[in-house]
Order: sequence, then C-alpha cells, then structure tokens
Amino acid sequence: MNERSLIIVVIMHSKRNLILRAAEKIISTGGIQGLSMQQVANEAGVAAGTIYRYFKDKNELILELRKDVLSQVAAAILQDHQIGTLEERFKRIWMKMHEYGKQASPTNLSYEQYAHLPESNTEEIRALEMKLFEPLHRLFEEGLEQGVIQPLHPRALYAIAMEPSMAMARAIRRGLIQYDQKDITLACDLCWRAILIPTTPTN
Amino acid sequence: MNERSLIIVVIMHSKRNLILRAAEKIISTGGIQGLSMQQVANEAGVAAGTIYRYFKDKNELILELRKDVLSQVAAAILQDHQIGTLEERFKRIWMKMHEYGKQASPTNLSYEQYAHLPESNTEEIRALEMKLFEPLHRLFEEGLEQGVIQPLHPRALYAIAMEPSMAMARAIRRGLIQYDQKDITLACDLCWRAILIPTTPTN
Amino acid sequence: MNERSLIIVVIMHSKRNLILRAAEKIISTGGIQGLSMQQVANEAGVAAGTIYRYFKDKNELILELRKDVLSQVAAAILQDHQIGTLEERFKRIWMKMHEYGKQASPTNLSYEQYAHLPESNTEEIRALEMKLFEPLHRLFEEGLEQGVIQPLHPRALYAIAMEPSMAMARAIRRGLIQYDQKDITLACDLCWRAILIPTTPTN
Amino acid sequence: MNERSLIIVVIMHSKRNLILRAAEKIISTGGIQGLSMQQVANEAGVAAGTIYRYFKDKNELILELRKDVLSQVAAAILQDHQIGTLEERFKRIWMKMHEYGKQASPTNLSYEQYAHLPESNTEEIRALEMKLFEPLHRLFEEGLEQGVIQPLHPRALYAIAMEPSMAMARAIRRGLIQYDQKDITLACDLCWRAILIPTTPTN
DNA sequence: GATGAATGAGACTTCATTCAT
DNA sequence: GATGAATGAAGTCTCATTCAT
Repeated sequence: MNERSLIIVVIMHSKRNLILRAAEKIISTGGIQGLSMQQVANEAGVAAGTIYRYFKDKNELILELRKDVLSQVAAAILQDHQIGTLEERFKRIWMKMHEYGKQASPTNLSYEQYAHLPESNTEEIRALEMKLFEPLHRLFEEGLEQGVIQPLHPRALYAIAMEPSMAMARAIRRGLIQYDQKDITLACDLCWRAILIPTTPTN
Repeated sequence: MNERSLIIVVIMHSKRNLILRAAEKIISTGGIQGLSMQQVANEAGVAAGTIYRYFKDKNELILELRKDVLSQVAAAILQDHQIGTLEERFKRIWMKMHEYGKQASPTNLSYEQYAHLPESNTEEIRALEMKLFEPLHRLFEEGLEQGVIQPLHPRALYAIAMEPSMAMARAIRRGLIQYDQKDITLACDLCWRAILIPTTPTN
Repeated sequence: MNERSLIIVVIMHSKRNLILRAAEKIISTGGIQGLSMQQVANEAGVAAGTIYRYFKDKNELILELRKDVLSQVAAAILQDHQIGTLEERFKRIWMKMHEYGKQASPTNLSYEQYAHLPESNTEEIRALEMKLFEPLHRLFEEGLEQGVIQPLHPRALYAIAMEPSMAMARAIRRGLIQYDQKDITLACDLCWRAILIPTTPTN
Repeated sequence: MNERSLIIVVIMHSKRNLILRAAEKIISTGGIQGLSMQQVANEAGVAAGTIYRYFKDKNELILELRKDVLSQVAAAILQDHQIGTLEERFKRIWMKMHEYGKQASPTNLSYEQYAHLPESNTEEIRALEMKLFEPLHRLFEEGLEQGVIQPLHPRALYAIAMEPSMAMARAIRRGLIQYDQKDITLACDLCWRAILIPTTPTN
C-alpha cells in the first residue's frame, strides 16, 4: 500500500467512524427509536446522502454499530485478561466490566440498547460475541477443568458471576446505589466465591 | 356506584385492557419500534381513533403498558412471597422469577423491551417498581437486620443474587443453554449462599 | 346495499377516481417520469398520504391507471361495434379510433405513454387488453371465416389495417398533417381494402 | 488538424460514444426512468463526473442519444434505398424496417422508448428526423408525381404503408405472433398495394 | 362512545451534479 | 482530462393524530 492509498483508507475510515460515533451518541441519548438518518448526518457533520456511501441502509448502519460497539466493549473488558491466577484474571475482568458499565459514555449507553432487542440480525452478532468473549469462556473452562469451579455451563457461570457486575454498574450509574469502593470489592469477591467449589477447611 | 355505571366501567376497562394486551403482543414480537397505532387497533379489534379515548397518545399507551406489565411480573414473582424462612422465601422468588423469565409469553417478552430504555418517563416507573418489589427489598433488609446477609445495599444484593436468575432464564429461552432442573437448583443455591455471611463451622 | 353504504361506495369511488384523473392529467403533460405522488396529491386536492389509502404504492397507481385508461379507450372505440356489415363495423371502429386518437385529452395522451413501456406488469395488462378488444379480434376472425379477408394472424391484420388509424391521428394531433375529412375517409377505405381479398371482376 | 489533435478527437469521440452506448443499453433494459448517471458511468467504465465533460446534463445526454439512435435506425433502414423501381425501393425499406424492428438490440429497444415521449425538445429531433428520412418522403413524392400512388400527404402514406411494418415487428418481437416469412412478404405486399392507385385491367 | 378516512409532518433513500484532487 | 466522494434537493412512503359522521 502506497502513501496515497493509505491516506485514502484513513480518510475513509475516519468518515465512516465519524458516522458511527454520531449514531452511537444519538442512540445513547434517545434510544434506537430516536435514531434518524438526518440526525446522524447533522451530528456527524456530513450530508444525509453521505451516510449511504458507507452503509447500505439504516439497518446496516445499526448492525455495523452493534459490531463496532461490541468490539470496543470487549477490548476494554478483556484488557490484560491473560495475566495472573484464575482468581486474578476473573476479578480483573469483573472490575473492568464494572468500571466500564458505570460510565455514561455513548459507547456504554448505546451498548445497553442492543442487549435486549427482539431477535433480528442476531446470527452475525452472536457469532462475533462468541469470538470476542472467547477468553472469558476459556477462563471458566479452565476453572472447570481444574475442578475448582462449580460444574455448570459457562454461560450459567457467566450469569451468576458476571452479570452482577454489569447490574451493579447500571444501578450506580443511574444513581440508585451510592458508590463505595469497598462494597464493589466485596461484591466482586462474593461473585468469585459464588462459583468456586468450597475447599473443606482442614483442622 | 350504581349497576349501570359499574357495567360501563367494566366494559371500559375491558376495552382498555384489550388495547394494552394488543400492544403487549405486538411489542413482544417486533419490539417497541415495531409498534404502530394501526397495528394495535387491528390486533385489538377496535378502530384507531378508539385508542385515543383510553390513552392520550402513543407515549402514554407505552407508559401505561410498562406499568401494567411491571405489575403482572411483580405479581407472578412475589406470589406467596411471605411464607417460610428467609432462605425459602428467597429461593421461591428466585425460582418464580426464573420460571417467568424462561417463558416466551407476550408479557415477558415485552417486559424485556423496557428494561434498558433510555431514561424517559422513568420517575413514575421507578416509583412503581419500588412499590411493587418492596417485599423483595424487605427480604434483604430482614436478612441484614438478622446479620445473616452480607452488608451491602439491597440493590447490590439484588444484583448479585437475583439478576442471575433472569440472566439464566434469558439464556435458556434463547436456546443458549440446555435446560436441566438440577443445574437450576444448584444455581439458585449458589446465588443464595453468595450473599450469606458464612457461619464458622463449630467443631 | 342500503343508502348509507351506497353513498360510501360512491364517495370512495369518487376520491379514487379523482386521484386517477389527476395522475392521468400529469402523465399526459409530463410523461410517466414526470409523475410524482406529491403532484398527484396537489392536482387531486388531497393529501399525499390519502393516495395510499386507495393504491398500495406508485406502481399500483400506475397499473390501475393503465387499466382504467385502457378501458376508457376500448369503450370509446368499440361503441356500437356490432352494428352493420363487416365493412361498416370495421370502418366505424377505424374512424372512432381515429377520432379518439386525434384528441389531446389527458386520457388519450396518457394512453400513448404506456404503449411502449419496457415490459413490466405486462401480464395483467395484456390479459385485460385481450378481453377488452376481443370484439375487434372477432371482427377479423369473422372476415377470415367468410374468406373475404387476407389469411393473416388477426394481430397482423390489426397492424396493417388499424395501426395507420392511430398513426395518422397522432400526426394530425401533432400538427404534422393538415386535417382534411376527405383524406381520412380515403385512408380508412384504403386500410379496409388492404386486407380484403380482391374479388376478380367478372365480365 | 495535426496527428496529435486527431488522436485526441478520436479518443474523445470514443469515450463519448462509450457513454452513449452505455445509456442506450440501460434504457433498452429498464426504460428511460431506469437511467441513472451512476449506472451509465458504471456501464461505460468511466467516472460519473466524466459524463459531464461530454454532455451538459442528463437531458442533453438523452437528447444526444435520441439523435444518435435515430441516425442509426435511419442508416439501417435506408441502406441501398435508391436502387431499383419504386416498388423495389419501397419493399426494401419496408423489409429492412421490419428486420430492424424485430431485433431486441439495445438500439432498437431504446428507440421505442423515445417514440411516444411527451413533447419536449422535439423541435430539434423533428428536424433531424425530417432530414434523415428525407429519402423515404422522396419515394412517396415520386410516386405521387408519377400518379401511381394515392393522393395523400406523404405522412399519411407513411402511416398507412410503413407503420404496419414496425407494428408487426413489435408484435413478433414480443412473441404475440409467430414469425413466418411468407406472411411477412404478404403483409409487405398488401401495404404496398394499399397506397397504389389500382390500374384498371385491360381485357 | 366508536369509527376510520383524511391529514401532513417527517422518515428513509436516491440521484443529478459539483469540485477538490 | 478524469475521478469519485460529497452534497442536498426531491422523491416515496409511513404513521400518529384528528374529526366529521
């Protein structure tokens, strides 16, 4: 790739990205229903027609945004995921997920909008989700192989130990709970121990 | 209230309810975006204009439906909530929530659509939620007073111990986990013990 | 049908017809390309959305207009078609077609727009055309059975004897030929004799 | 003109022609309504902006194409038009017109799209048409001068004797008549005799 | 109270045309 | 000369809402 074509790709990506970020922002504020192509155009500072150079139609824009947001979330949550013991790895992910979920950033807010959509275009999204969060599944599977984690399906383990992280973050973000670091640490620990097989104390 | 006006109220309520049920069904299928007043009218078997005799506008219809659905969910989950020990009460609620969340009923499916909406009309909804789920909060508070439950905000306890119930139900409904009664019982038990303060074994 | 429902049907037809006539007028002026739904609405004196109560979309509007116009043309041309000898019947149709084609009426002008469209929705139109112009085909077939007309496919006979009627009308309408009744009579007679099998004069 | 500028002109003409042929092809397939500048550019293998170096705007492109197509049609139909007797000349033109009209070539198909357009830009087109088909008019005029052809305006003669050629070709192309060479020859002969002044047989 | 035809604002999308490169 | 990204006006169509019956 020569310099010229590199510049073209960068510009193209920057405009495509501009549009995605605009859509993300609007969704984070007004929900998916509140997303109009004209608004996206205004927010992105481009003409309405320009969006259609980068996305076939509104559906594709939303789908691509979902994929983009999912990737961002996964990257933030799974940063440094492979360092340390099982427990350290679990707690790092739990805490990062919590930190991330607490933010009122466009990315996080728009992320929540997608979570419970009626099942549409889900095949592609689900496959991407699987791929992106694979390290997390592997974490549970390692625990299962080592016999230290309760014998449940990784998704069930996720539901029990990880969902609370997001749920608490949401509650904090919405001002329903006062934020206190000590409580978070405790909650994280409780979640970890919830799926551990207890070791009988030797006396 | 005389007999005649009673009948009128009943009929009125039945038509109002017809419309709510129609809206619920449509939302459960196509999401909130897929809700058009004409569709609601068709599904309810009334004229489009009739809806406006019972609801000021579409927003109010959706708001009223949210409240209606929330009440139904609460009633289903909190049935017999006051019977038994703390543990029995917790587990009964957990299981009922799980059973409810597993269904693909219009009420449950439409319920999920509301959960993560952008914050709008939320004050009224939040107050209702508080009121309806008060027994659940009381359960946690009793446990806290008795010193058997981890010292966390009731909402945090809810996040840790109850959210997994819904999360698993969702995963099962979507076919991501195979359903196995033994696993559910285990998960329920893990959730309960997660928030318990462990009793030091006496020897 | 009671009086009330009759009125409803009449009103409905009148509005539907209003829209068709508006579309016809616009097409006669600016061609099919020049037809915008907003224009039709303006011309018909209704709101744009109203058109969609009577026609699914623009395609259907155009298709229905084609059918409507075709019916009008056929009715005008085949008026009294069954009276008299073969020759009289032929010449009456020829002359009526000519008279009709000479007009600059919206119906006639829009009719011409459809004649040479790229083949689309043609199945339904073709069937209707067959049905409406059946008397004309029968005329040729009778002539063939009686052995007085040249042994050609009715469509070929139509092309030879009838198309000139429309073609001349067009030329007159466009001001390319001066209109002279004697010439028309001659042309009509030439067309009729063109497809006749000449009778050998006995001496 | 030196060699270099000659090359430039040739190249320029070739690109201009490329664009015309692309437009012709698209119109033949999807009608004039289906013609978008982007499509023309794609089909011609040039950038959209390039079209505007050769044609002021879309209208001019269409106008130029009409003129171009008209010239092609005239050239095809009037090939060798001056050879032979009146009858031979007439029949040669009739048959060539028929052969040409039967084809589903882009040129012929797009030609039909123009024939019945609402009257716009017609002055220029009409003048060109006059000039191109002058030999055909002359043929009729010669016949009139010689007193062998019916005393009608050349356009009327054209309508009576030539339009059937195109009309039959169209019917054959569209599959409405089975093609049979003998019938064509008969039709051609009938058309010729239709405008002839019959010679009283001497006995 | 109920109806549903009508409205018209606003949504999505296309496409002729321009212009910086 | 050529490119094609960008523009934005204009088109089609939907739908919440009103109102005469």
